[in-house]
Amino acid sequence: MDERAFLDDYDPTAFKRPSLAVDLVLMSVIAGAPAAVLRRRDVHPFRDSWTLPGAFVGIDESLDAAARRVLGGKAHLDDAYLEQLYTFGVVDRDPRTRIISVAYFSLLPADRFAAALAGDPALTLARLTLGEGDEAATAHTGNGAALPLGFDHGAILATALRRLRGKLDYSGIAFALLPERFTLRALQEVHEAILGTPLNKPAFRRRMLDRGCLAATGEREAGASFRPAELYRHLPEQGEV
Amino acid sequence: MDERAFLDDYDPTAFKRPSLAVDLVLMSVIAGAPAAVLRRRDVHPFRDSWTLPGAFVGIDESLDAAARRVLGGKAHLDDAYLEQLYTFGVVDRDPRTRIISVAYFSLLPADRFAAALAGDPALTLARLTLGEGDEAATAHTGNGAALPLGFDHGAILATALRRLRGKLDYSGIAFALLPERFTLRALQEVHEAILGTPLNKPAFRRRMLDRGCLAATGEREAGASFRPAELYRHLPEQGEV
DNA sequence: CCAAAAGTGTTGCTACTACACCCATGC
DNA sequence: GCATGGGTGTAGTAGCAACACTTTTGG
Repeated sequence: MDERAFLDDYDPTAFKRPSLAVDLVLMSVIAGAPAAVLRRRDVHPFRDSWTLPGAFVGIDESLDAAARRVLGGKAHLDDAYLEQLYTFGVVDRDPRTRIISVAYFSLLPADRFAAALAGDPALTLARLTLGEGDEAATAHTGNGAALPLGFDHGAILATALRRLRGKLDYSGIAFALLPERFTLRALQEVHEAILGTPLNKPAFRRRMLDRGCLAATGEREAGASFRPAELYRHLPEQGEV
Repeated sequence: MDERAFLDDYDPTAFKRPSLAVDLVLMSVIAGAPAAVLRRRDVHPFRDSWTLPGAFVGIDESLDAAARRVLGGKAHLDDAYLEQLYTFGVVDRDPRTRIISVAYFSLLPADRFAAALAGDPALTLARLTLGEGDEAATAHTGNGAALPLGFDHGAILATALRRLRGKLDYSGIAFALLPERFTLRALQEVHEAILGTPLNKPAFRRRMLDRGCLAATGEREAGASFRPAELYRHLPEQGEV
């Protein structure tokens, strides 16, 4: 009865089905700390708490497409890095009804969605913190005020932060948080913000350059008060996604 | 309209909802190769193809509980390693109706479910192969005959194999494929089967012992024709899951 | 004693870190 | 020229891979 064969005898209308949603963790790095886009709820439950942008999955829409739709709703962010994160399916995670949520996470440089945020006062880019063994992340405004999180979205944010940290040094994921041309210092600041620790400058430079995934452009940083740094590009190269 | 706020205005009965299932990749290592439990379908579609064990998610059942239920249906395997793998949600992945599947993957020593397999002729433990850039894994019997895979289960198996390989050397996942006490040679054979490459014996020994996650038991392997090897136990230790 | 496998010593390589230093630019 | 940050040289260290070697057991 429990097996896949069971699916064939199953009448799809016979039993109650859970609802299926996608939630989007749209992350960035701002002021040396990881951050994510949150929306302030104006209705119960969790009224005045902050939650991830999300949507129900259409009957003729793939999960990836639903996540892109949520992302696209924010602005013209079609080229953003996007990957599936985890599926949250505890029974009482939503007090209204049974909703399973497939969480996606997306990365963009902070300036790419500044306009979208400014256009909607219910949206904010919240700083995130996550302790070593913590179940859930916490969110704060730029001046340190705590932002209460609704549903299990603190746990979703924790999963996203851990994934980001875990993939940081083998996956080129950091480049999704930078403009097309960037200095090595900017790249190092992104790494430091995500890991939460300072890194040794020369060691970091060498490690990155020896990897072979960077190309010098010959151009220089503009507007520097002192010696301008060289701008690099990211080379996707061998078998990367 | 696309946002989380939308969820509140949403009438759960107004639109068609996808069905939600879990599929289980129950993996093991047998005869030096990775393997997974498959079931032969006796109905259309994909009649006589092989698919992963699965079940629909109950309305009052968490995803993890549904996966445990599928696992438990096989035998008394309640203590098996189990983790969520990925959620597959392409629109036409099932030709009958829209079904989203949350895939789980589980690990057990092969001898632990020999009895369960023998009790059901539609179940088999299939050898798996997966090329470097392949979209899908392929399944074979012990004597090399190909087993056709139904639905997108080849892609699910590919994801499971890659996850297994990726987590192998930092996560103690290999110990879930061994009995409680095991020799270093047995551990090495598990690693070699998963990676598909031979490993240097002394290097492997040292690497494992230096990690500090093994404890010598003082006991010796029984029934060896030559010098019996020492039996080790796995120490879960610092912050492992 | 011999075959076979367990287990160890030694070497060298590679990746990475740390520290010190030199270089280039704007004021 | 001098402050500031960009960029480089030179070790030293940890982890790991390869090879040769010794040890232990059953027959």
